[in-house]
Amino acid sequence: MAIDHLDGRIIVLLAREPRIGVLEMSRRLGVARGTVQARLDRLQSNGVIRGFGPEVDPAALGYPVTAFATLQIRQGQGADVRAHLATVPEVLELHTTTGTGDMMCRLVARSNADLQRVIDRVVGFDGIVRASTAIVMENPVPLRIIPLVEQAAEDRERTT
Amino acid sequence: MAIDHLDGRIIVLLAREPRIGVLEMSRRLGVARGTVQARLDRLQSNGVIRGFGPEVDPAALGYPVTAFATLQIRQGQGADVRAHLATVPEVLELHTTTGTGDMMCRLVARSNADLQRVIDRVVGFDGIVRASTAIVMENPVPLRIIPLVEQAAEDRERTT
DNA sequence: ACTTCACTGAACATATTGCCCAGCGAAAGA
DNA sequence: TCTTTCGCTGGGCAATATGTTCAGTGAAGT
Repeated sequence: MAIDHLDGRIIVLLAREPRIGVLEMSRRLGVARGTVQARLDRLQSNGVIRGFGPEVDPAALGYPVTAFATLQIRQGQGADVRAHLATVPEVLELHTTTGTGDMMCRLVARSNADLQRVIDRVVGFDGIVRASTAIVMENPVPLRIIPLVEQAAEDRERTT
Repeated sequence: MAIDHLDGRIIVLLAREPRIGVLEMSRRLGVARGTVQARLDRLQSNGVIRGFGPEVDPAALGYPVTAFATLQIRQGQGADVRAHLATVPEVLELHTTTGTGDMMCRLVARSNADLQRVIDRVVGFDGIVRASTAIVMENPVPLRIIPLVEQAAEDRERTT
């Protein structure tokens, strides 16, 4: 569960140069290839590294508009709403949350006008009482994990 | 910019079996290796595929709590707040938005108690007027791209 | 002192990569 | 209609990486 410094360096290296390969990593890190292999296998079976899926940019696919929608759900309709939202391709992720709304989802659309279509489709479902949408203008910090990995690796060092 | 059906199949295949390699892909897709190579190169230089970074699970790193925070910023302090938040490892992403708040960020923490520390650190900065936080309970739809890719590929087919 | 475990460094056969090429067919332009 | 361009095919080549196994070593824990 906890990762040590070498694990951290492996993840960071992998994040910076994803196509790098085990052999080259072992050279860069100054450890034996088998060690990197073993660490990687462990990180993957631990679930720390979920996979190496391609990171696709929705904007480059023609969906440059991103928005976050907060949804209020009619009591007991949660499961149905989930199933409904899972069928909408423009819903990139969905969370159930505490707080003012009951659910929060990330949407993309082809344009601001198209966002209306997407929202209509999202909220055009019986269990959804109300939706409030925030359109993303800028993304100063894109989804990142490296700082957290470094933090986790350092915490581990101090603990050991 | 627009992707065709073969591009879509390449991305989906890559998303399902990330470690697959060009040769095996060409076999699965029934096209020549050079074609897959060329398509992949094009998708990457187009920016459709940003990279193949490892997907790290914060929970497995010891950060099982996720939250979304909506921030209200003092006029003209946007840049400073951005820089501040970029230094906090637990801030996984940050967006500026329209709507009730001015910014929206995704946070992780080691526990609900630890979330308080993270939030204190996030809002402990002059330019931030107010923060409202929604803790994530479930994640019925984890960040996904395949449905959108398929949608984009189909749209392209119909256009052609 | 003994056992366990992770890491090293090496070996091997096999598979994949990056690169080249000539040929082909369809679409686009003259 | 003719010609050029472009993407795809299918093949070959050397270089490299992979998966796997092995024995040896040192450190940590019992």
